[in-house]
Amino acid sequence: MITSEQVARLAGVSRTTVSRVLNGTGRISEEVRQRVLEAAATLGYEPNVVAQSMVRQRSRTIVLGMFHVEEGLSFSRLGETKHYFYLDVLKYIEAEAAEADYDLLQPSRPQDMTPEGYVRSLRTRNVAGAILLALSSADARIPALVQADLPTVFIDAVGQGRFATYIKSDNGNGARQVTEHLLSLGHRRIAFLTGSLSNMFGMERILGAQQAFTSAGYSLDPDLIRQSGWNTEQAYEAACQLLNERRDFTAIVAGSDLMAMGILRALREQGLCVPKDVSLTGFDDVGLARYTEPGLTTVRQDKEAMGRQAIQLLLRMIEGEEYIPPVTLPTRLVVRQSTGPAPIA
Amino acid sequence: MITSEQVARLAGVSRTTVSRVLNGTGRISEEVRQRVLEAAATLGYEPNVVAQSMVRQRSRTIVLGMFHVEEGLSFSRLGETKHYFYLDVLKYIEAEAAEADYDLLQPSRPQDMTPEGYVRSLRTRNVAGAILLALSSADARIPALVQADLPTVFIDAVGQGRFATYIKSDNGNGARQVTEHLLSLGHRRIAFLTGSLSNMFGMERILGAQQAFTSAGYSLDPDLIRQSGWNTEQAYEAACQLLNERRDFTAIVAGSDLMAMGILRALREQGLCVPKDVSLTGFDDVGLARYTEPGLTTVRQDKEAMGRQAIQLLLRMIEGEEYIPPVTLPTRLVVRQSTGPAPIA
DNA sequence: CTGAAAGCGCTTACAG
DNA sequence: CTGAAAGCGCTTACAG
Repeated sequence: MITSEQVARLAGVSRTTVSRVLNGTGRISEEVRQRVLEAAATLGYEPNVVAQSMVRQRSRTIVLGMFHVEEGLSFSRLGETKHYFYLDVLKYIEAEAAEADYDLLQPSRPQDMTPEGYVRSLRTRNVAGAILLALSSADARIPALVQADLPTVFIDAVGQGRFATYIKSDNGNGARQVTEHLLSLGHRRIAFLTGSLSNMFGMERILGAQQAFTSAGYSLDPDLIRQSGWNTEQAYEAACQLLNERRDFTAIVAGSDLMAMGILRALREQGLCVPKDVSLTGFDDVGLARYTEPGLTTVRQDKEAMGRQAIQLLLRMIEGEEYIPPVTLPTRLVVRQSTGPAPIA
Repeated sequence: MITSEQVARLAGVSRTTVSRVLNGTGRISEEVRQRVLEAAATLGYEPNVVAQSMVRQRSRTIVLGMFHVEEGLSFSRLGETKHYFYLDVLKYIEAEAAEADYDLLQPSRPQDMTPEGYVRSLRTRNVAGAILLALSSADARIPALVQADLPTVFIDAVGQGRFATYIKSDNGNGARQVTEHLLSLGHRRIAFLTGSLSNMFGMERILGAQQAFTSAGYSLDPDLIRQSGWNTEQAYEAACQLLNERRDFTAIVAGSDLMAMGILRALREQGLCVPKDVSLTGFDDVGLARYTEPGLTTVRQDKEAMGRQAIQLLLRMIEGEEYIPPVTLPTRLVVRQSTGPAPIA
């Protein structure tokens, strides 16, 4: 490995000068500057990132924390289709981090690690900040990170403090939009299959739907609200069960597009036609939503804004800004073919 | 931040001893060992990973290189459904790396970076090794990494050397299986919509199909082989175009499940019924394959083996093993409802 | 069994 | 404008 020592020797200057030239700090005579740059280029020198991290007590690294790991071994069982939406968000996180010249790190996390241990382990890695994706509200890392002075941005989880903020879609409004759409089509008995109510977005969506009902002067049958988990398979099973129990609803609002795909299959298996017999809606507007048969009416989340702004918020905190307010992104109703007029009773 | 200095002071020993106790190196009297452990626990001490990386000249970090970044800004346009398969693989990479106590790193990569610069940038990060996912055969990082003495495992790309090997599915055999399945159902004119032939797996699959044809005494019409890109949308468009040009085929072999979903839509829009009019097959067996209507006949890739063994191969190289031969994973034909007897001409 | 000292490759006061 | 020296937090010969 080429070191600054070698560059210094070739250029006939001190390591101090090499460092200054490469970092653009301090005044350097143009002639020396050129000599150093030339020497560095000749040797193919690149500063050792680890050494920089050591001396600066901070690296250009952002931790990416996800749902994956926390679930232990259970994830090897299911298709984990629930993560498809976040794959898109992740893409923009990566792009934005790359443009800001930050590495992304997924730290290994021993099973027995406490929330405090988690924060500590990030400290020992000298990371600049962390992005946490879609944690359950019960995740103990949230309060630990909010307490710590490590800049943190939560996506789809609430955590706010001096060095912590969050970004999410306007889930309540999205659910309201889609529910109003169904109400306007004449649907009154609508089933809600959500992944869970322990994620922020799960709860918000139900509340938004409820609000639409209330505003319209109707009420929502609590027995038509079901929590199944966010996977396609789980939604499929929950829909089968619901259909076995009762059939007095004319529409189903799924917690996500991927869940809707499982529900669609359950409806088909029961000989029910979408949207003639039952209308169906999704949430997210993943790329596949238009490829279902029929195309899925859904609520579009702005994945690009979510990913990019998460990084931008984090960078502002890294640069010292405190108490940044949370960001809520607007959603948009996308009407396709899976919703239609309620069948006449 | 708590340092080993503070632990040493509290335990009344030297930093050397603290280091030895925590790393389990050298002989230590039981009494001292206990004192150190206790002091470390009291202070909540955790060794600074960066300092360790600095002095050991190697960190417990594995680089994860993907297709994403190399594509510049183009990816913001499309749904990038093509990556869904690798999301599953990634999950197992993460799990296996976590179990081996390695961090995963996605380094930021400036646009203008040369392949040598890429390898150099990994060096300056003191990473232990790298996993590269599904690169195009033309990716210049492949030869650069094969040359370098940095342990590297390629997934779905060929790169082999002293410190480089690869793992992939038996794509040729998978394509052969699915083609034979169609031939046995009486199909003779089969269209092949592949993402591209510049990835190893794209080419292998076509060759496998060709082999099935030849073994059965038939031949494959080259004009029925189309390259569209791996996204659902691209496959949809290619299928539309193909259907406009000719309709003399009775089956379509898609390059992936996600491509098949786009093709399915194109067929439906033309009023063609699957499998009555046209049989359709996918590749990968992603979780969603069973949720299409009809369920998709496909070739299952062992995503868990792919992800886990990639890490295991890498760890062997990190531990010094050289010239590890590549691994080919068996595939399995999964017959669902999207394939049926060829219609009588 | 234990510790003082050197060193990993940088950056940054401090001095000139 | 430039450099010698200290220091970031560890580990590891070396010596005892």
